[in-house]
Amino acid sequence: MHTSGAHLLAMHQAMLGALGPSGWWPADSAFEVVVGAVLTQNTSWKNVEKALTALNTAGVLSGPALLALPEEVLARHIQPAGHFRVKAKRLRNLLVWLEDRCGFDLDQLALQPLDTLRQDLLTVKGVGPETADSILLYALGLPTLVVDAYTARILHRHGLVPEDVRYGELQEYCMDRLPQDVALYNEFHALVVRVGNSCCKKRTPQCAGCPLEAFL
DNA sequence: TTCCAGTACA
DNA sequence: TGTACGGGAA
Repeated sequence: MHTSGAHLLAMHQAMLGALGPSGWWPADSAFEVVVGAVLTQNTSWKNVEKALTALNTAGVLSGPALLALPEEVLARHIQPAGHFRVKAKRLRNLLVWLEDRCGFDLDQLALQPLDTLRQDLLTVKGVGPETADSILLYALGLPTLVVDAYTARILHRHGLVPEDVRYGELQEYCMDRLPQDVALYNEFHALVVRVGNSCCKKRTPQCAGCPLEAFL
């Protein structure tokens, strides 16, 4: 029986009621979501915004333009996002994949079955499960849930999962207990990140006034 | 000065 | 299983 099923959905509703809709992903286009998904690896969104702005200002925020850049020039543009040399490689890997699979036509990509598309995405060096799911959900609108360090920390502190839970197990835990709904998956992860940043901080949790305080 | 957040590879 | 990759903000 799933008492914790109602629990996780109730947590979602509590976060939504307290914080309001998030309007994620914060990007102007699906392509920008893809770029942002790589840039935000292990990095706060604040720094990613600086990098995206730099790419926009340089007029290279498109697949062909980014692929035409020498890797070191690309790296310099995305420098504010950190890990910029490795991310320049990862971004190029993903751009090559996108060009090959769909010629940068993301709508066409979204026509493929979710499972095979996800497996295919994971073959790209630099695209792990979180980046893949971010692209699938936020750029392509496909029904997969993004989980991350915030999700693990919040659910662990509420006694729902082990501290060192693996990505796949955490994702399965959540998806088993939430309605299969793209809009809900979209909002759930956005709310988790907001709560993780503002209340459920790693070192100094601010439980007083947290939307999830009643669930402790 | 310390803290934070994914992925690949040894 | 541990380490490299790097920045911006507390």
